Amino acid sequence: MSIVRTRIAPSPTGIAHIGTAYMALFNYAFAHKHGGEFIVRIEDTDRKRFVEGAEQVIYDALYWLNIPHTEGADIGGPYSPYRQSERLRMYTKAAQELVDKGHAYYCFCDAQTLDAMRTEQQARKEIPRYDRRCLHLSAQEIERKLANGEPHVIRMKMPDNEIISWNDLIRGFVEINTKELDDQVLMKSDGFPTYHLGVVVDDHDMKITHVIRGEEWISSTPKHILLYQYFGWELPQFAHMPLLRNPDKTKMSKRKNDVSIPFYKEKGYIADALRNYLCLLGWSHPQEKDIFSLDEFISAFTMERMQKTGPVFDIAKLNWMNGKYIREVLTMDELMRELQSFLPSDFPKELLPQIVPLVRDRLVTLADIESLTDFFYRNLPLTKEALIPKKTTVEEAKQFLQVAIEQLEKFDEKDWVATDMETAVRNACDARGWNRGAFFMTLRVGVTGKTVTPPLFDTIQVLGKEKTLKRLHHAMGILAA
RNA sequence: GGCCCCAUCGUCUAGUGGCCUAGGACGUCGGGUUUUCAUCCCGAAAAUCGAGGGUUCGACUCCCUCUGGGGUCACCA
Repeated sequence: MSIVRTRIAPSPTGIAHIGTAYMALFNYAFAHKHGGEFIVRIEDTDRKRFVEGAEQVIYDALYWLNIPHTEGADIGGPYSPYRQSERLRMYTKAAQELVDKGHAYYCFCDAQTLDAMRTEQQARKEIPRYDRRCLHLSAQEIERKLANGEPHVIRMKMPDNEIISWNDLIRGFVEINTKELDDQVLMKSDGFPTYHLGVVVDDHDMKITHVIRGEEWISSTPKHILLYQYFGWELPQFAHMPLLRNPDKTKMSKRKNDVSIPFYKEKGYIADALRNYLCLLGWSHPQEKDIFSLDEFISAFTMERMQKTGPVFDIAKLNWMNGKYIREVLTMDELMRELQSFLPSDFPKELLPQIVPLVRDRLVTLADIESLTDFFYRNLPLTKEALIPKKTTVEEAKQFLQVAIEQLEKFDEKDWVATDMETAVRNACDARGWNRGAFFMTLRVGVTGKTVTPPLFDTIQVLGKEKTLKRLHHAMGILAA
């Protein structure tokens, strides 16, 4: 039994797509489950869509998500190169072999010719398909055209009526008749292979044992199987994963969803939370757990538990998952480390260990840190109305502040402890028979400038005596104005 | 449209012929804790298991048809 080897084969056409991460995650898990290798191959054969730097964005995204590969275009490996643009010779050789064996043929039709042909076919309500006009070119004619340097592609000669089947690890038995298939272009006129040739040649060369990819590839799998047969190569196992969906159930797309992995990183999602969430799409833990580590995923993972239906990517559940990771999975140290890149420049870093515990349960994303803590280091604008809760008069509000100030002033810096101050202030409030809600709200707004804050006295403790009293006096001034 | 894939609460899912008067999670709603918000705790609503036929003593589970959704039909992957 050979070593399990899986791969993802992204195209560097722009963003690092969440769907790529999804495929990577399951390929990675399957490989590691079986003690195998997970590799990243770059399929950059479409020079029109090639985007400079896109490749690195993909690696960065995968490393961020902690889905590392052991072989790839960035780190090399025993089957280098891992970039298709650097493997052109192999495709040329393979295509030539197919031509020699009669499984492929030269085609000199240009784009206009093919367009016209398709238009006609559609007008006749036929399925658009190459009509094989170049298949019947004589050997001499082909030779002459090639000698003339005429642009050409190499097409696969599909069998007319052959049933191709395979046992999909996720779908089970699947069969497709070759009569449904077109004479697929294998080599483009620019000398680059199409996906179909490239993927088969490379997966074979790189000894890929399990092709785990999106459902969108099901209908072209017969082409690949045929190619393996023509080359006389051993077939890999195929597993076609469900496709991530938009809320309207269509294939997850940029238009209807945030599909860029860096987007989630920048928005303050925890890599492991996103990973954990992705695990739950199309797969479920045998014990119905929601929260589990990557390692646990690997050991619990089996293809049998894969769902065939495309799951909708639900940001609401991701948000819950992220909050869950922030408050329960990450240690305080880990959280503070994750928070670093989300702290505004005026954030007092030395206070981080005191501030974070106060807002931990309130963070949904790491980026929430600023809006949740700004009053610690910024004097927020105060209005008179904000200081006066419902059913409270200006005079009462003033008294609230006056009493709070009196109480707090009794505490020295060294006795500036939340619980003690709270007791004293609350007692003062109760002694006067005031409504606690109103009283504390005025106090809260006076101290922070906000109606929603962490526990008031913990906040006051972190703020310190000087700042707290200064703000309360300022609030007093506003009420007096 | 042809072909292919799929079909359990709004969403993610459990369920592999009887344990299901269908379980969990998110979200929603209500309640509790609380000086705010959040957390936490408790509870509720929420799927006649897409529909109709079979098979079976018995179907969410097996088969067929229909319907619905998705994918794919490029010198893009």
